[in-house]
Amino acid sequence: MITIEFTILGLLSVRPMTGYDIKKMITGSSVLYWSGNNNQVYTSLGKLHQKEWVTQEIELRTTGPSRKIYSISKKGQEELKKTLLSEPEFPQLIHPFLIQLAWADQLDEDEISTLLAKYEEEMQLQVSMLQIMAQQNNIAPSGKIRDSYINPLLARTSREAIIWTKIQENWIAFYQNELKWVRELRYALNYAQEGKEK
Amino acid sequence: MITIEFTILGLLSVRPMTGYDIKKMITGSSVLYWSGNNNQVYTSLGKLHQKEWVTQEIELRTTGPSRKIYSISKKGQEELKKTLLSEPEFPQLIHPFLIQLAWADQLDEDEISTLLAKYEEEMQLQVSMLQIMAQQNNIAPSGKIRDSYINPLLARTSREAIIWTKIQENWIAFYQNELKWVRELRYALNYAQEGKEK
DNA sequence: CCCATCATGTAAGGCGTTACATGATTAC
DNA sequence: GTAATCATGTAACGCCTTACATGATGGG
Repeated sequence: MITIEFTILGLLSVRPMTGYDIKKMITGSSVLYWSGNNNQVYTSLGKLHQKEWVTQEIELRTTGPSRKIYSISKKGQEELKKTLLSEPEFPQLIHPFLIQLAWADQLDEDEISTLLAKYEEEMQLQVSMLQIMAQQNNIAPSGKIRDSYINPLLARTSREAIIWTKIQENWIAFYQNELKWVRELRYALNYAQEGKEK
Repeated sequence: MITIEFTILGLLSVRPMTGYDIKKMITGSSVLYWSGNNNQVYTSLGKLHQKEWVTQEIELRTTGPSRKIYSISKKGQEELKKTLLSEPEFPQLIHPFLIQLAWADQLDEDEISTLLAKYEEEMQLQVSMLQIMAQQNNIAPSGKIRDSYINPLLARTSREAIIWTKIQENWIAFYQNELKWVRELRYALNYAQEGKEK
């Protein structure tokens, strides 16, 4: 099962990190669908440390609070691989808007139209944002490569680059699909209404 | 916000039902993404009853346990409409397989291929199942119309039929999209491997 | 005769979220 | 100077899930 512990282990398999780094990675990624709140990240790291799947190196700094840098252990590597080979889980789509729409026939044309317009706008925005990020190939304005996980530019092998690119594409395709769908729905409803008016 | 209480209210707006009926509807629908477990359904109905958004009619039966038939009240109708007009929420995709893939470069070609094949198979199955259900227009083998919610054949207006059809289509399109994506990924990985071998 | 379905409810626990708590540094 | 970022942790709470608990009916 893909848990947050597995996710942390995966992140640490790329490079050692602090809890704070991991938290940022999770918060900044929509694929890593947890909130990245402190409680979960720090307690998970504690559990991983107890199980000796990660090692901890405390960096005492004169400046600022001391940092705990976590690395994946050999045991952790084995566990990671075990999970990598486990049966694929299937996506779970939480789509409240569909539930809202299910009883929207109680609303009038304008009210439904407004709802759908808002939804279309937001999906369009998501597509645009994700496309821009993908086109820039995750290069931040400064020219510095952004250190989000699954940045194809940071991939260690060409195969990893293919996979990471496809993961990004999956996300884009999802929103494009939603956009197409809401446009079709708006068209179908408009067409039905015009038919009535004539 | 689209809560399970709203969902129950919506279901009751179509026709009065028992807790058991509602439970079945939720369990049987992937759009209604809760598990439909007793605890949530019966306690939610209790809360809705306390708030007087639903009314309860106890049917004492000589045969079997007594049933509580819930109906939506006027107050409930108002609350339902209020939520129908609230800002659309955006879909949240829980996609553990993408996380699993993110570090799959540690596996060899065959291992990744097996994983992807399993995923493709399952997505294909989902698409087929949903398409058959949609083609049969939710008519059960007996010829009886299946009483799943959002069955377009049970829609009360033509507009509701359009909406319900589109909700089903959204779900199908999602899985078709996943299927297309995993096939592209498999192709890309095979192509890359062949390039290496030459 | 046994299993599935009808029908209602409660208990325990896990996972994840927001909010609380602290404190230094850096950038504007 | 003040807001954001770095950095770590705890507390309280809510939602949702599995499992427990009971008991009748009907079909194979």
